Amino acid sequence: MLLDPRRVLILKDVIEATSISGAARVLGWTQPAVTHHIGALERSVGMPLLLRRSTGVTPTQAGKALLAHADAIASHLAAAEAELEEMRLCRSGTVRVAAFPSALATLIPHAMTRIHKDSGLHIRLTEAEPDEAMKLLHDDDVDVAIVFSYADTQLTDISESFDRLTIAMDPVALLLPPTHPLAHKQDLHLTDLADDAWVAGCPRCREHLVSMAHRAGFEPRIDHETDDYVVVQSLVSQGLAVSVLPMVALAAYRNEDVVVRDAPELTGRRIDALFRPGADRVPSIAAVLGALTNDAV
Amino acid sequence: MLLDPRRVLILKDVIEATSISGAARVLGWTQPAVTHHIGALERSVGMPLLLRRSTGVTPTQAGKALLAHADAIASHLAAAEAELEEMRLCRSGTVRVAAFPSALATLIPHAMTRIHKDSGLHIRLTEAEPDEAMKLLHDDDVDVAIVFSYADTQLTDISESFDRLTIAMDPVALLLPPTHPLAHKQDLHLTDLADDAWVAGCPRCREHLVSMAHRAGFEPRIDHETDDYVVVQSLVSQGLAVSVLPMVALAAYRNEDVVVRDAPELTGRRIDALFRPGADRVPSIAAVLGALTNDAV
DNA sequence: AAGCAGCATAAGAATAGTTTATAATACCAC
DNA sequence: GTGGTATTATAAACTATTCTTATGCTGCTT
Repeated sequence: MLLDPRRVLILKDVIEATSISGAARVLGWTQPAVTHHIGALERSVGMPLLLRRSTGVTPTQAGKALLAHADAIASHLAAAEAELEEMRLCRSGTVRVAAFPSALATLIPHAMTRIHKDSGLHIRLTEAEPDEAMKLLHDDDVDVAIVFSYADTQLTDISESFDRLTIAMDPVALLLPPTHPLAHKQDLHLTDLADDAWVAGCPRCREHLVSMAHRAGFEPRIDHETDDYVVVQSLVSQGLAVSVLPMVALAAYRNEDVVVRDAPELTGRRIDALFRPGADRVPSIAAVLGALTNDAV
Repeated sequence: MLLDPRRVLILKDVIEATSISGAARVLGWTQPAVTHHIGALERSVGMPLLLRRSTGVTPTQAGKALLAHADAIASHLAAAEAELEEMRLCRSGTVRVAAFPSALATLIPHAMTRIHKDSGLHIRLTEAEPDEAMKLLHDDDVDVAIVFSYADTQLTDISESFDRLTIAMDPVALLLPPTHPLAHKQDLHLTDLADDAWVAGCPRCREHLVSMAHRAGFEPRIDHETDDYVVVQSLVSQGLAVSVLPMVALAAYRNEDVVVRDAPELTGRRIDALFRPGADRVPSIAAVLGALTNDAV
């Protein structure tokens, strides 16, 4: 026996209408169409589900038993439809986002207030550096990974398997101690700091620093290493080193005892939202991506 | 939005197989067929339910939500199939039977032991005289009505709207007190009792008695009236009257102080099982009808 | 007794569904 | 990297299903 669920639902309509032709009217069909479906259903179960009178039909015991299940199925379908409609309109749903710390402190809060204003979406945040964020994305632990990348430093191969939406370009600035002799020099260049001690960030940021220095023509002496942008500024403010930090990190936290300068040799980083291919067609994820891109810092 | 339940179930197969082509293999279809169904389902809900990778698919949040309902629907369908199969094989199910008292005491118990031997059917009995039994049948309070009828006394019109299966012919016998002068007369005729006092049964039985007497050429003097066949025999045994009773009533209870005689003018009654048209195609009802007809007293 | 409302059936038309064939893409092993 | 094998998507043709139209029959109702 193999029940066709559509016919089970038609049976429900028929029993509720107490007649085949009544159900046909409800369904906007002709009577023979419904008769045919009921007949096929009865053939598949091997016994009558309805007793026919010229005044209409009454269900047999089997018909009543099937009706009970039909009711349950109908309400599951209705519930599913309602639930999906809520999701489609972003009145419910959860989007899981992984982001690196300074983005979490700046981009994300702005986007979230926007999202909460015009949707009922629930956002789950996870702090993760780009590599880890991509792993989370790959493992379906997260729907959106906010990552950064430097033009001269490729992201891991894995990033190629995702779709990408660029959220912002994040310029990088020089950090000098206020006591540094060149702190306020006009027309500052990177080479002016070729002999200074440097503090570098995460491996990728360190690589970027080295790469910029090479292009400027020197090998930076990296004495300290930390990916904590508060620590970086603290070290610089104490006069222990110079450094570079992206503006987003500076927007997240700014130590007033640090001098922030620009230099022509500095290249910035790009902040991307990564997502599984096609995920941007999911309304909730699209809403998050939209809120992120309209929200330049 | 209008979810096609079959496609919802296909989605379930796809998610469980973790790929569209895997589901196609399970279903014995080709991959484009399944792709088409999923596409139609997604179009109907207005958002992706699956994210496609070249290694297979993963459900979106909407897909997971729909999957949960699909599971529920699938198990309802499976439960319905199992339940109906039990009913088809008469391993479960209830048949409601109405019958007049003497049938309840004789025909029915025999049929029930037979039914219980080779099925799991549950029988619900209701005692009812023919007219009442037909009303119960009409109101769908009962599935089978066991009624009797005399050739000279039609049943109510309502009986025409039912299907009929004759269970047995039930001859009628004369009852005389042992002390009656004609109790052991050879070649007894109805007219021999034209001057006796009679006790009649139910209205229909009284009518039948009168009708038989008329045909024999006299008007019976009916002094007593009761449809209780124990009471009838008691009155007769005390010598207060003569009477007639069907053999089935005598099989149900036999007062040994009553003489049972035949007479050529006596006509019997027919015992029928009535049921709503088509109901004999319901396995459980067919089983009951079968047990009743194979079970002549 | 006629008219109305119900169900069943047959045959044709319209729609859905399925397959075959093909392409594009990603992953894996050599 | 390069071929082999997995995946999904799409188009086109074919098949099957499903719905309608047309008809007949039955029973109820006026």
